[in-house]
Amino acid sequence: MGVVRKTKSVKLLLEEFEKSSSAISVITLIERLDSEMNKTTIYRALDKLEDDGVLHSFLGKNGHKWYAKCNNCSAHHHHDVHPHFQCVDCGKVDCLSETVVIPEIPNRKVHFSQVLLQGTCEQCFN
Amino acid sequence: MGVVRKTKSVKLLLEEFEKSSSAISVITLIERLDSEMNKTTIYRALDKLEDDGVLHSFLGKNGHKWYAKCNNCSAHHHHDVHPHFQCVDCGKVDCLSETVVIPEIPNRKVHFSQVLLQGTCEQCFN
DNA sequence: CCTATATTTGCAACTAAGTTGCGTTAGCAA
DNA sequence: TTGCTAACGCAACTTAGTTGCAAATATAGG
Ligand SMILES: [Zn+2]
Ligand SMILES: [Zn+2]
Ligand SMILES: [Zn+2]
Ligand SMILES: [Zn+2]
Repeated sequence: MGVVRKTKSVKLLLEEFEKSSSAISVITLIERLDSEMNKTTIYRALDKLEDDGVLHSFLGKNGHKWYAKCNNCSAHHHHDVHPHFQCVDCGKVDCLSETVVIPEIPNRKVHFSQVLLQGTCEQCFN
Repeated sequence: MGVVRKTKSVKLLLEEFEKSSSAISVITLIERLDSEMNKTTIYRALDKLEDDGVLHSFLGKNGHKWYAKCNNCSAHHHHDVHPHFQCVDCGKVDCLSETVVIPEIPNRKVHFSQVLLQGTCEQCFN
């Protein structure tokens, strides 16, 4: 169904994603926007923004949910499948443009793939 | 520190993994062994078995923890990194022997990769 | 601008995976 | 058999995410 109203909550959430291109965890959004809106609102708005192809979600290293801006997705068709990189040092997560090739798996049909890389980012390299 | 005693709990857990080669979620283990042992015991024993290189763990599609037998791992050195396949139909999860090649990522050092494939397994294909 | 209506929100209560602290039990080696 | 210590059970806790409902608000139509 997606977002049908441009509410204050939706605007504030999208502003957060405009500030930087990195992904943001739901936990972080709840912390940052604590005084602006309820966590239930955050969960529901993110859900709808994903439906609309504005954001996409994935799970970070603890199984917690993260969101990031989509590049070329439309509603109900997230064709922007790419790996994500989480820095084990600073915790930052980014979408990668590199392609990970999934081999053919005998006797199985692969519909989705989810690749999370963990390591050290440029800032934390020293 | 790993397992140092062969307790009844450890034996019962390992029996579950001998029954089939598929991975088992912690949730399933807690259900199955409910009358045999406490869930805290299950969490702690699995943790130690992973330390010892007997089992390895990963996160399924909901971010819930799964365990499977290791093939060639030793304590503190899980070199058996491979993709996992979860059937979206029956929920079963298997370790795959296929190799997923992770490309070089500029400005980042990848230490660990985690690949979860979702799709339809052989049994659910019809 | 005003009103009707459906969407969105806040709140409080809930669910469920995983963790912690502590007193008791039980492997195992001497 | 005994003693030490790892492992266990239990209950209470933590926390990410969900649900139901009444109140608020965006938006279209008049
Ligand atoms: Zn970093
Ligand atoms: Zn992404
Ligand atoms: Zn299946
Ligand atoms: Zn595996």
